Amino acid sequence: MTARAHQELERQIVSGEIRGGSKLKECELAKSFGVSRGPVREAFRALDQAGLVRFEKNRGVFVRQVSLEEASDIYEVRASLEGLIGRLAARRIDAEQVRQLRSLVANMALLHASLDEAAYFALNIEFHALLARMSRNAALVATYKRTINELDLFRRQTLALDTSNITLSTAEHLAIVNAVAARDEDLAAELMTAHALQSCRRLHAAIARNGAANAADNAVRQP
Amino acid sequence: MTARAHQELERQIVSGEIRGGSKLKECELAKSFGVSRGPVREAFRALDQAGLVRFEKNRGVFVRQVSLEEASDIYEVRASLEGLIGRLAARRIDAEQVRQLRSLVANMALLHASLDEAAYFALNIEFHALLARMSRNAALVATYKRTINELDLFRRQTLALDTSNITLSTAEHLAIVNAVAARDEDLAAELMTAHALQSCRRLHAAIARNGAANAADNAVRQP
DNA sequence: CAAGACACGATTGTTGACAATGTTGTGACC
DNA sequence: GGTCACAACATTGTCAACAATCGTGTCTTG
Repeated sequence: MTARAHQELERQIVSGEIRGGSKLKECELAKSFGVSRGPVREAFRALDQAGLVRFEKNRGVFVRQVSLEEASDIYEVRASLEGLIGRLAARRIDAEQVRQLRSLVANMALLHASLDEAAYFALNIEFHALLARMSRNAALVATYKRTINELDLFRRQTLALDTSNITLSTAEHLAIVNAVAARDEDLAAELMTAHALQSCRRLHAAIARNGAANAADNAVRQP
Repeated sequence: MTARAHQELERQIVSGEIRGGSKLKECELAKSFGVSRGPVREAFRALDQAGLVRFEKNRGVFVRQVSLEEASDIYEVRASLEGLIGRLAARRIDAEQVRQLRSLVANMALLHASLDEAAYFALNIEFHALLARMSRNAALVATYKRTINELDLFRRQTLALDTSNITLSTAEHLAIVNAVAARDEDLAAELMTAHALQSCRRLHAAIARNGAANAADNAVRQP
C-alpha cells in the first residue's frame, strides 16, 4: 500500500496535479488513499529521496519547488545522460527498434502538423524514454528517469511556455534517429547532448519572452 | 530520528560493515538505534529509493547486491557524470581551489609512496568529491553521490582486489588537475571520463586475475 | 492602537499493539 | 527414509493512540 501511495503521489506531483510548493498533509492523503498515516509517511520518505518533495522538520512535507537556476543545473546533468543514452543506443540498437523509432518520429510529425500539442508531448516523452531503454543500461535508465522527474517539477510550473516552440525539435529528432540507426556513436551522443542543451536554451528564451509575468504569477499563486 | 537511522544505515552499508545481501530486520535495528520500528521503516524506504537496499514484499529488506555487470553499467553512468564534473570544474574553479587540488594530489603521492592504502583511498574519494563540488551544480553532485554509493556496494564485495592497482591513478589525477587549472574544459571532461572508464577496466582486469576465487568465496559466504 | 504573551487547535513524530504473511520445525504417512 | 501437511514461531504490514512541536488567534498591557 505504501507503493500504491508512492506511485499515485509521484504521478500527481510530476503531472502537476499538485502545485509546486503545496503542503502535503499526512491525514488528508491517508484518508484519500483509504490507509493509515504510516504508509503515507513511508511514501514521503521515498519521494524525498527522489527529490520530488522536501521535509521540513515538524512542519510537514512540501512538493519541491525547482527554480530556473536549479532547472538549468538539472538540464546539464540531463544533457550528459542523454549523450550517454545516444552513444549506447547507437551501439546496441537492432533493426526492429530502428523501425520503432522511425515510426514514432513519423507519428510526431503528424501530430505536429495537426497541432495536437498534448499528444505530441506524450510522444516526445516516449521517444526519449524509448531511447533510454535502448541503451540497455538499467542504472542509466533509472538515473535518467529520476532526472526527468525533477525537471518536470519545473516544467509544470511553466507549462504554457513550452507549447510555443514545438517546431524546432522534429528535425533534431530525425537527425538523432539517423545517427543511431547508422550506429554512429559519437554523432548520436553529440546530437543527444546538443538536443538537451537546446531544450534548455529554448526554455530560457521562452521565459525571457513572456516568462517574467508568468513567473510572477506563479510566485503569487503558490500558497 | 529517521534521519539518524538513515544516515547510520547508509554509512554501514556503503562502508561494507553490513554485507551485501544481508537481511535487515526492523526490530533488531530499531532496538540497536533505540527507536521504534516506524522510523526504521521510513529510513528503509529512503535507502530503497537510493538503491542501497531492496524490498521484498512480506519478506523484508536486503542490502542490495550489485553484480559485475551492474557495476559496469553504473561505471558507464559515472564516467559520463565525471566528464561533466571535469568540464564544469574547469569552467568554474578558482585559484584557491586549484591550490587545494594540488595539495590533495601531493598528499596522495606521499601516501602512495608510504603504501598507506587506506589513507590513499580516503583521499582519492575526497579528490573526486572535491572536484564534484567544484562543478557548483547541486543536481550533479547529488546524482554523482548516489552513483558512487551504488558503486561502493560492489566495491566492498571485492575490497581486496582494489588494493593491488593504486599506482596507475596518480598520473591521471595530475593530468586532470592540470587540465582543470588550465581551464581546458574539453580536455578535463575527456580525462575525467577516461579516468572513470579506466577504473572500470582496472576492476575487470583485477577480477580476471584473481577475482574468480574471490567471487566464489563471496557467493558462499553470503547468507 | 500596536506589540508581546499566552493558550488553543492542528499537525507531525513516535510508539506499542494487532492482523497478515512467510518461515521453520515436527510429525504422520507413503 | 523421504516427503507432504500442519502447526508454532518469527517477521512484516498496518493501524490507532499518545507526546511533542508549530502556527494562530486572542487577550492583555504599555
